[in-house]
Amino acid sequence: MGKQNVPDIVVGRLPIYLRALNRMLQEGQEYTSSHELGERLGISSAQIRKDLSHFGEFGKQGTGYHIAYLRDQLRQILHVDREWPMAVVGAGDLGRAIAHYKGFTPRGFRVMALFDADPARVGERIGALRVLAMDELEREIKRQNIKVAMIAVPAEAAQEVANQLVQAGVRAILNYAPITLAVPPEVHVQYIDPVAHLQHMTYYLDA
Amino acid sequence: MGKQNVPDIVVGRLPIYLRALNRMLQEGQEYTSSHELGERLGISSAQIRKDLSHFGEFGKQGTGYHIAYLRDQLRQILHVDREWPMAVVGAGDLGRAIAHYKGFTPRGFRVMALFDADPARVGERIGALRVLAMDELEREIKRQNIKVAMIAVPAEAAQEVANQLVQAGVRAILNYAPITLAVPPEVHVQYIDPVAHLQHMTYYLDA
DNA sequence: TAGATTGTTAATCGATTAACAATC
DNA sequence: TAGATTGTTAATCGATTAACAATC
Repeated sequence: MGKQNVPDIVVGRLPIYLRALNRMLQEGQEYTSSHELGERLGISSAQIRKDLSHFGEFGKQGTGYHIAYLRDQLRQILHVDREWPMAVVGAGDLGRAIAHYKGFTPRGFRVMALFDADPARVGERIGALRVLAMDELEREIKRQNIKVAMIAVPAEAAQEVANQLVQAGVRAILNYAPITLAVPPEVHVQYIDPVAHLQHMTYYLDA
Repeated sequence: MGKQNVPDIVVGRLPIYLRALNRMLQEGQEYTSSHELGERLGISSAQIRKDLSHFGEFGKQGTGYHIAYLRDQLRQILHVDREWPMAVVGAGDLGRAIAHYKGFTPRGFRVMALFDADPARVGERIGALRVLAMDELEREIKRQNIKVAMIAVPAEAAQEVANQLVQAGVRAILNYAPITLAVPPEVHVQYIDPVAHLQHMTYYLDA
């Protein structure tokens, strides 16, 4: 098996599986099946088995999957069997919420640097971090060898921030600004636009 | 034409198109083409034309699309040619950031109610809103005829909150808690899990 | 053993792309 | 008119599902 040529859409489902497995573990469960997992996630059992088969054989006929084992395998596959230091750009309401969020560390990430363009915010303490100025971004990101960043600035500023992050060596960007970013092909970008999700749903609501 | 049987994946791209068109308008542009739009979004021009063709004919051969016109059409199609009142459950860091966010109203939404289970938070003023208790949820949502809600509570509480929202008549839920919700088929749910996006990207980063 | 469930193959289904006549 | 670009059809591509032998 191995990882070559796994469809991106399959990779995107692995974190969902991982999330569900962790939850099952919390609930004290030891084994699960593709059927049960699928039921829980609204995904067909065939799809789950097919997805996992890209990476190896993790189950046993008759008994299904040992949850803790499969969880560990998925962590390795997704490279979250470690802790990725992250940078956050933008110390407004969203940036603050991100900096305070307790949910990153249990899942492989930790905010290690926080930047803002507003001099009034620079130096401010947010959680365990101090807000740094934008002209410290490249040095600090290189110093900590940060490869993952989140953008939480207004849409107008996002592209320029992305440029600086890429320049500093960041390879994965989670962008909260409602704008599509242009980045070199070796840099990964994912988008979070709550309003886009809302609009997707209102399409189906009665006019 | 018409809206019957449009693939959900197509509907999901319309907000992205709408977002880009608004941006182009802001930049003072009057016309665009499927080619230009696709370039900007990293989508093929054929796909954009095909997507739009599900809903009607909005362009002109030779000149492309009048941006303001197409924007208005997409707004109508997505039902965001109005303002949807929204409820937010959870007044922690994330709920606060949501309540403060200025980006909803220009795109068809407005937070009109904010709830929290913690008595210490009830009554607190956040932006223009006052935090309400959970036992006021159903009455308030019905009173304001709210159909759209966002969940910003810990994973453990999310399913129960979803149940209450559904009970109150909510038809669309944007869930920030990292857990898959079980809801009746007539209720729409979208998920925002930043960590899942991050894990999706670290898969591609060097081990 | 009998029952359950995997991993995988083949069939189906659906989405994307290429190509082009129509036409502004 | 010549050039550009649409909307649509047909071809291609890829993802999902059904089915089942293998086996715990």
